[in-house]
Amino acid sequence: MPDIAPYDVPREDTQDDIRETGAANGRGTLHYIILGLLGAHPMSGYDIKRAFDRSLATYWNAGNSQIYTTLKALAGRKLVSSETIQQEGRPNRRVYSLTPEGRAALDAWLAEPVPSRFTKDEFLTRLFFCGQTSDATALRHLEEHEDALHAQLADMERALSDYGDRPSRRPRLLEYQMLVRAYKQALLQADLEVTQTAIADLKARVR
Amino acid sequence: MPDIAPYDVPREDTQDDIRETGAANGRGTLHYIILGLLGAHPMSGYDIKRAFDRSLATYWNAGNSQIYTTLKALAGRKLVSSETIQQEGRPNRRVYSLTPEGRAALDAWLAEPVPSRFTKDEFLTRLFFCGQTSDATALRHLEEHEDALHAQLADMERALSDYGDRPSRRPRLLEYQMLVRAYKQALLQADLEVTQTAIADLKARVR
DNA sequence: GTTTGCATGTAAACCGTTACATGATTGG
DNA sequence: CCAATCATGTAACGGTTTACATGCAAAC
Repeated sequence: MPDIAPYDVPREDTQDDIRETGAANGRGTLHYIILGLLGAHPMSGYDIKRAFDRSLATYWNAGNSQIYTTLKALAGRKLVSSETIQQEGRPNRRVYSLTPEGRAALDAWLAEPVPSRFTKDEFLTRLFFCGQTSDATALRHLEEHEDALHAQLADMERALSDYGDRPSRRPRLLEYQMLVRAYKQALLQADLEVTQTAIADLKARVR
Repeated sequence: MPDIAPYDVPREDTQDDIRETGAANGRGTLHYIILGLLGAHPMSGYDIKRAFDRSLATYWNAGNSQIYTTLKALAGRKLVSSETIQQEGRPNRRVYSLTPEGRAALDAWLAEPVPSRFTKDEFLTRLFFCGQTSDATALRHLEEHEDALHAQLADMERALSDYGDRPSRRPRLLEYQMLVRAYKQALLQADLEVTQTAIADLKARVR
């Protein structure tokens, strides 16, 4: 059996009984993403949502409901602190900052290896079963996928010029964001090529 | 804002008030995967788990707990029926088959477009924040990713020869499974190349 | 005067994951 | 004798997603 998905399987005892104190025990990616965002500078829940939509949405996203509850949970664990900022003519902001403990938790997360769980792919899953429908339907799925990829690539292009190289203190932060963006763009491009090949093959086979 | 993740956003009223009778209303991919597997031939929960581990695990997976409860739910909705098969010297099997309603639900699912939700990518998410740690740490993440990709590619190679071209009635079923496999393999290959480029770039930059 | 932007949340449903539970048979 | 294979489940927890709720100000 492939070593990808250790579901249900009674895990053969791993030799890390070292068990961290409670911060870096495994799940809770969103917690760390928020710590990571606050690691750049203090932010409100609203700012965090904007950060998701502007720059993170391609890799991960979260709704307001999740963001606000997670911020409270983090505050409860003293990983972040907050202060209310009075405003005039618009709602007050509750601005969160990393505490030293929060910074430590973030550092630990950044250092630890990425857990390799399999990735869900709805498109390939659908295609997997297309032997039970017509080739025309399968072709439609492929073409819709192609369209979606074009749209995503266009979106990336736009985001790159919008947001591209503004000057910035802490340039390392930007650098890695750009690296990830370039990485994702290359993956989308490759996906597009594979899709187009598959479309051509299917068309040839059908004819 | 990108049109990827319609979280929380009060959805601008879509013009499909046609609302299916209850079968194809949106979520529940696992339900349809199971219908899809049963569409090939009747199977027990155990068989389904094996099908996941053998051929689907790269795109989707599920634990026994989820499989058995989902089978019951599908039976409750009359999309599948079951009969118990007595066996000697080993536990009895409860074998499920698609009902006509189940087939219809499956057909509807196969025809409908794949909902485009964003995909979570734990690796890129981690990398996104690596500006807050050392280049050495980022490099380690990239190299671990490279290793994981090598392992997955090797796994695919193995599965291809194991399972490669056995003869089969219903060859279309196999054909699409092979298409998906080839597709995934090409994506992994592309990912590998992008990773290796990124590693080389980082090393050059650091030196 | 309607939409967008700012700003913060609660409740409930749904899905995924881990852990637990049982028990016979076959092969090394 | 131990591990793996066959076979079916339950319970609990945690994370994700949808829907609901409110309200002021500025811009079109």
